[in-house]
Amino acid sequence: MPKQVDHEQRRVQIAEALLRLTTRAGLEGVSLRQVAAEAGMSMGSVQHYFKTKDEMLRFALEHRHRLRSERITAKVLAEGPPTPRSILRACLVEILPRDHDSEADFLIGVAYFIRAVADPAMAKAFGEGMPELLAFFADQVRQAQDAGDVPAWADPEIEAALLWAIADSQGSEILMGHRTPAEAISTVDYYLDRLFTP
Amino acid sequence: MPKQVDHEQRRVQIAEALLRLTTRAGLEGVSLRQVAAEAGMSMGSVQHYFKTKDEMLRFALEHRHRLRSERITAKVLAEGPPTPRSILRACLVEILPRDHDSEADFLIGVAYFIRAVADPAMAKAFGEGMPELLAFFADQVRQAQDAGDVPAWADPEIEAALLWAIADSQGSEILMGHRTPAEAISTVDYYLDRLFTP
DNA sequence: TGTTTTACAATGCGACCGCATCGTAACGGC
DNA sequence: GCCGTTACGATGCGGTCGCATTGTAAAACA
Repeated sequence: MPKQVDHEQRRVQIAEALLRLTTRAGLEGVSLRQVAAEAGMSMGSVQHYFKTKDEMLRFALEHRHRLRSERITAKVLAEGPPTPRSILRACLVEILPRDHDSEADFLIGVAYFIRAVADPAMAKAFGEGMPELLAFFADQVRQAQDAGDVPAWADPEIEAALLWAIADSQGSEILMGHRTPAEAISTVDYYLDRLFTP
Repeated sequence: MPKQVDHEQRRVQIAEALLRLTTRAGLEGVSLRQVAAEAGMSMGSVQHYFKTKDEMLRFALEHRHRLRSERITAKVLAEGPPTPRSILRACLVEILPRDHDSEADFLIGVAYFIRAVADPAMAKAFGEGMPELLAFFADQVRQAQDAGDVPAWADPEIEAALLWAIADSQGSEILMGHRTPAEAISTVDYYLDRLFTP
């Protein structure tokens, strides 16, 4: 059987086992042995596909980023005729932990954030997608301005940061049990109402 | 020498050693042995004052909360004649990691947040101060409304959540190196400018 | 067919972990 | 002066960690 193994598929399989475990105890609380068990293989096998734990962590991070991007773009495209406002709302809501899956995804983001704080290499990998997302948000705001739906005095870059801030922080509050998803979404809408005033 | 030892002082001493270490590797990366070494005492001594690691963590969390509250109220009171706006701004700026100390404090908050996500008991202790802070923010907004500085249509509770969101999220962005403290503060001012329009 | 490479399993190593235990020295109360 | 309690240091235990090493079977290649 050896030799015809699809390395990428195996790595993805391991990465998803890791991500599943991460939602329970964070990155530091996950061991190679646990990942191997969760993925249904031996520890030697995991070692075969990832030389170090750190390499595995980085691969899983990239994998998650891919999944997340796909999910968000799919959500946006599914929203019928997309307007800047509906696009932004879809993105923000998608980020919030509304159900088990999105909560898991949010937790993974938190776990990697923690890791990134202490590990500069991880910080680089973790922060890579961020400017891109903010630029996308800013662009949507700009388009809305051109259409006259957002006041001209709004600063698209700062607005993008504020929009992200709301989703990010409200997500944490939901995790802490201080807010319900519905409350968080209405907070998002509250802000969008204010931003989108001609 | 025994018997006349000030237990509370010893516990604070240990807690501060723990907090110092926490800024480097997070809560999970800190061991009893390290804490003892950092506090300049033996591990047995630490065990004497805290039966379990978890108890130590919880005490340190409360200690930090006390320090933080004192620091913020001191800052607010030092601001000459306090207006709701200046109070809110002082609070938000105080939360942001602007220098080494405030960065350390922010990191400690993050570390406890992580812990709280996985540990319900810690979540309770961690989240205790939150509603209180939000209520304080909301009250400031309400006062500004009464004075005619904030539009009547603003919702104080949601505004409080938004203000916290900005500080929280911008703080993370600073840690990740995506924003400078100055940029984050100008984002805060941008939002306050918008909120405080008669 | 013989050789090399790949895929995986098993085991071991040294380090570290939280926690329990034990010994001991210094005080306060009788 | 004795005794009980308190403060603390030292050591050890069982467990887990990441990682390295070794063994073995199966396919690819010659």
